[in-house]
Amino acid sequence: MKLMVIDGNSIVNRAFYGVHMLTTREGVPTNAVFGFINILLKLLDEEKPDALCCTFDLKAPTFRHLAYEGYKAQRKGMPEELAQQMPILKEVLDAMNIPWYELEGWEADDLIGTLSKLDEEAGWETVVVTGDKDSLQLVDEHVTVKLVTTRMGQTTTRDMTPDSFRAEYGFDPIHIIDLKALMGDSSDNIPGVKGIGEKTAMGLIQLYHSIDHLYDRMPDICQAPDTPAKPAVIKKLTEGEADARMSYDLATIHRDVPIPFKPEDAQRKEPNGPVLYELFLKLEFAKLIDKLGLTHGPIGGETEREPVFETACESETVETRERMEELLKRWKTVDCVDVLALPGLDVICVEWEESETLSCAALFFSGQLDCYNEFLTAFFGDPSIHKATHGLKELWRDLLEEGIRPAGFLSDTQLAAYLLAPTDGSYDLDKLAMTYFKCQADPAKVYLDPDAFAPLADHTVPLAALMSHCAWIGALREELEPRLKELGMWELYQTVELPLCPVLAEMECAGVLVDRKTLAQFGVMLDDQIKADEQAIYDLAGEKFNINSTQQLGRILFEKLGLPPVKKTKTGYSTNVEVLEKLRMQHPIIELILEYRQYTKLKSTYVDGLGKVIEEDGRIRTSFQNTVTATGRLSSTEPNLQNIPVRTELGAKLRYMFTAALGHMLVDADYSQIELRLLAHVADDKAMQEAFLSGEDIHTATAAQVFGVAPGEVTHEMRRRAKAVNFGIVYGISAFSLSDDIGVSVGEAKEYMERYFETFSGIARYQKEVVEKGYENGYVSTLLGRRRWLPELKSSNHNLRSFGERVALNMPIQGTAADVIKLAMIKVNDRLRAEGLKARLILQVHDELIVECPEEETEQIRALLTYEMESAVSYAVPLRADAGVGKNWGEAKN
DNA sequence: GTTCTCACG
DNA sequence: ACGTACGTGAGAACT
Repeated sequence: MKLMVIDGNSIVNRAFYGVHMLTTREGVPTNAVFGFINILLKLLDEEKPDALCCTFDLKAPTFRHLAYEGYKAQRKGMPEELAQQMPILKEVLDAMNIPWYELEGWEADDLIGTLSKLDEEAGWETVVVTGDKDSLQLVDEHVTVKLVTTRMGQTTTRDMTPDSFRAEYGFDPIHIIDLKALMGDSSDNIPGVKGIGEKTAMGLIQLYHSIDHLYDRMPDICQAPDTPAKPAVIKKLTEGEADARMSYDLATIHRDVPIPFKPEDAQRKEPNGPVLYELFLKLEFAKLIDKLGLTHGPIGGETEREPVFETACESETVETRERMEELLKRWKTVDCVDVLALPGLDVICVEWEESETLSCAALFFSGQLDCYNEFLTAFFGDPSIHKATHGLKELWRDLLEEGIRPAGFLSDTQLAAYLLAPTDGSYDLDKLAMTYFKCQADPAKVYLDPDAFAPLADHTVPLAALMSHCAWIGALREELEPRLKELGMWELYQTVELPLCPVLAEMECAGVLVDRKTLAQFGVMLDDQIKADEQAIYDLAGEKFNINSTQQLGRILFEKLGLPPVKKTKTGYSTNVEVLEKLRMQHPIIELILEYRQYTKLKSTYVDGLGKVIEEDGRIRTSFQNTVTATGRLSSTEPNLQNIPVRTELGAKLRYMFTAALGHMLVDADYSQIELRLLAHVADDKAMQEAFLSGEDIHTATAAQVFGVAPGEVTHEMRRRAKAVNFGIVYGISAFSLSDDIGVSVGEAKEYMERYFETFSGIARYQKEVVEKGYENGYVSTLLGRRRWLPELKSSNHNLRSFGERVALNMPIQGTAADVIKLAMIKVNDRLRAEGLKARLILQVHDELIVECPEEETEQIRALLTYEMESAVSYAVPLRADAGVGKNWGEAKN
């Protein structure tokens, strides 16, 4: 029989620091609890113990430490956000029926020691789980210690048995006490012998095993001809004997704590499902509820269940034109109907509030209504039927593909949820039901799954999900939209995000024409180069290996060829460009690998990747995501058309393969330095504003200011450095990173920054303010009111806090730029429509817009695009957009 | 599914 | 004493 004892404090600590910041909607931190549960589940799965319990420290100083008067209760208290989570964790353990122990005056270690001893006496095996090496002294034939390490949310464990311990330390586990008696342990306030560190202590214990033995043999040691202990060490040992003896006692884990315990007490029991369910709902652990298959109990707890169905609900499938027309008429008179459509538009669910106590749902199936297409047009195209949906852009695109011009959409709960919490990542309706109503809804994938409706017999299940989710849209609309108003994001939502949906849908439908033939030729050329490089690399390496495998490449470069490993990753050697650049001169293979990397990247990601998604009409249709980024930017997926190469000559060739259709041209316009211009405005920095107004190249102008020379005297190097500082400023600079970037010392980088902030004092003032406001408010925002919450600033972890500060510096700038180009897109699209032009917006790359137009519209479009981009907003520094025209993207950009 | 690398702004 | 720029997405290898 096996008992697992978990060192609660140690594991929860690791979870706290290892799992990224996580809070509930109300801001209660939950990351440590979440991490703890995950580690626990993993351990249970691995070890399958018969019994399980957990131990905790109480804060008060313990008997062991009170015996040592030097103890000043100086152990650092745990950070506030962790302390808050302790009672929650204990509640979770209770719900899981896992006993836990804590005892005034005793450390968790002493409890663990005692439990394992009692366990052993009962004839059981014990596995102690801890991240703390102190417990290693408990290791014996019946006690194993599982050492846990956590980083980046990943936990790894290492089993310590008497054998593995001896292999690592060279003495028996029990003598770790003797080791500590000599070397001390600052984290545990054990003084040890003054002047004896880890190395010396290890050597001594490996030789003499115990301090008793060591001091007994002291006279011999002194006289031994080849004594390992130098006279200085002997002196320290002799003078420090009392310290050593006392430290020995301090380091010894007590195994006789007065606690009644039988391993049977901790025998595994099923968790209390309903209680755990309620708890996890409160903590918003949707994944864990899923994983453990939890459901609410027969009697609901405090949590609401499906409040949507508290009103009566009638549903019907619409099969006749008469009923359809009746409903369309009715809907014109209700405030808002909620719509959920399956991708492909074969099933539509519409719900509305018929009266205060009755809500109704109508289902439309393409196969069950003769005039289905008429319905689509009459319903979605009617501006007097006010509609709300979840994921407007997708729906709009589906409708455009059916030839319908949608109208009358007032709300998109997905967009609203995104604006309220742009870092949440995904906004499926079931997840939102959980976060805003603490309700567990069916997973959205049951009806989004392409073959969810395939087997006719199973219709009932996804339909129920579809209808309940449609009802969630209504509930969420009423919950989220007032919040948007309160937080000052209503206008952003109404005038930017919602109107952008049709623009994006149209862009997605338009797609971009790609020259398939040239792309294929390019691929063949790359293949030849790749083959040649491959062979040359194998020759130089003296063997064949997978060059794409960082592991194998690392082995070849740093072990076989003996090159110096510049940097490590957590799993091995780093082999990225920066590292390889540094090794360039040391071996001819490096050059080839860099070349190989470039070729294979272009081949696999672009030639092959794009080739696969060219549609029959020769065009590629990306998907612009408008609910993904933390700053308000768009992103582009399947494929990503926002990262087509441009920086290298070879890669840029790809841009010449994105072409205009026959008789058409591409017009490309990009904002010049939009982020710095916005910064100059937001910070109200007169010097920076002046620099822009002077019309001088901004990096040259800043170089002139910072280095105190005339613009004409700015050297290449000065400009390069000023440019790096300008970039750094936008990202939330640190001297260290700047020095790394431009290759000067940290001190010199610091000097540049100081000079920069002296010159641009407005920016210095603004940066200080924005960080302060971030701390004060818990969020930062763009000029148009878009927000990003910064829970990181509440962290006690320095790195996380610093990250939060950099984000506070960056988001308002990057985000405002994103807002501005979104506005420009809407204006451009409106004008294209209003003026009856055939031109179509086809791509957006953050600060760049690309329009495809008939040749005869080219000049008009160039002017229109430039004008609308430059006048999207009017700030203290004018915005500038440079436009170009060409038969393809490559030409248009030059 | 995570890690590394690299493409873009 | 620590570990650093901000924001993305995709392919390949490995677990």
